[in-house]
Amino acid sequence: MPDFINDNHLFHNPVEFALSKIGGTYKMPILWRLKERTWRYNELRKSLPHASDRMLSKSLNELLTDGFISKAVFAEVPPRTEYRLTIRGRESIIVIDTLRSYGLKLMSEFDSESNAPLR
Amino acid sequence: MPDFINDNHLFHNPVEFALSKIGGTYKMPILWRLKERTWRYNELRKSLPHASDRMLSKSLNELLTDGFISKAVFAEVPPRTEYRLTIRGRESIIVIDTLRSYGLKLMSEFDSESNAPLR
DNA sequence: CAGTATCCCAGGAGATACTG
DNA sequence: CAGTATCTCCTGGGATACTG
Repeated sequence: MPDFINDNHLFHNPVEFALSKIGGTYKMPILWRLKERTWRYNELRKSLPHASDRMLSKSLNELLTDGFISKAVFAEVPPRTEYRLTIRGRESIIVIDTLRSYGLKLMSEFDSESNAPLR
Repeated sequence: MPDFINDNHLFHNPVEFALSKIGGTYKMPILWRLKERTWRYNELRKSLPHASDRMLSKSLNELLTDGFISKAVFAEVPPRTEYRLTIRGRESIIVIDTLRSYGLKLMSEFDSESNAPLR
């Protein structure tokens, strides 16, 4: 597996590259929410209460730059912005779904381990 | 999706939990290598030249603690240690494979984008 | 409403040295 | 051979304030 350079950064395997694009705390949660319909900025913010404006904005901008989502700005008062998945974003959903299901399985496993009978 | 507490740490979604267990720079590369057979410590080290002893050892210990791999120590001279996947580790391979294939796809996409014709 | 700008901190990861 | 112990560094992310 040869190394890979993108955007001036060096990656040693495909997983590392994939997670550089859709990893981090908020990108998959955002993509996952956009699965079915467009979302407005404040909707995302309310749905992701742990994300500060800074992190939400940063994550959205990177997903935009990398072509996973697109954004439509409507010149209304008050302003309205809608985010939606691009084709590339839609292609990421199956991967997120796999990780999500696996996470749920691990959660139930680790849950029963920690709740194991005391003897 | 309710929050989840494990090992005194708070997680907000299943993906976050899954990546807390098999994420980071070296865990998936290690699990992936153990897919077919047992590996010795120095084999892993040579195969992962970017991982320092500290990081390799730390990653292996966490994977051991979390039940993804097991270790057999042979009382020989020189000492021999063999790491192998547990059932839980084997179950992670399909997820890693998904992420890996997706990473390869993204790599080829971003590669052709950066090599796009100049007009 | 939909963001950006600053400042700050913790922890993941690197480098190096040492050991049963 | 198979690790652990220290020390340091960097960057992902948090908190807060401000704006078209």
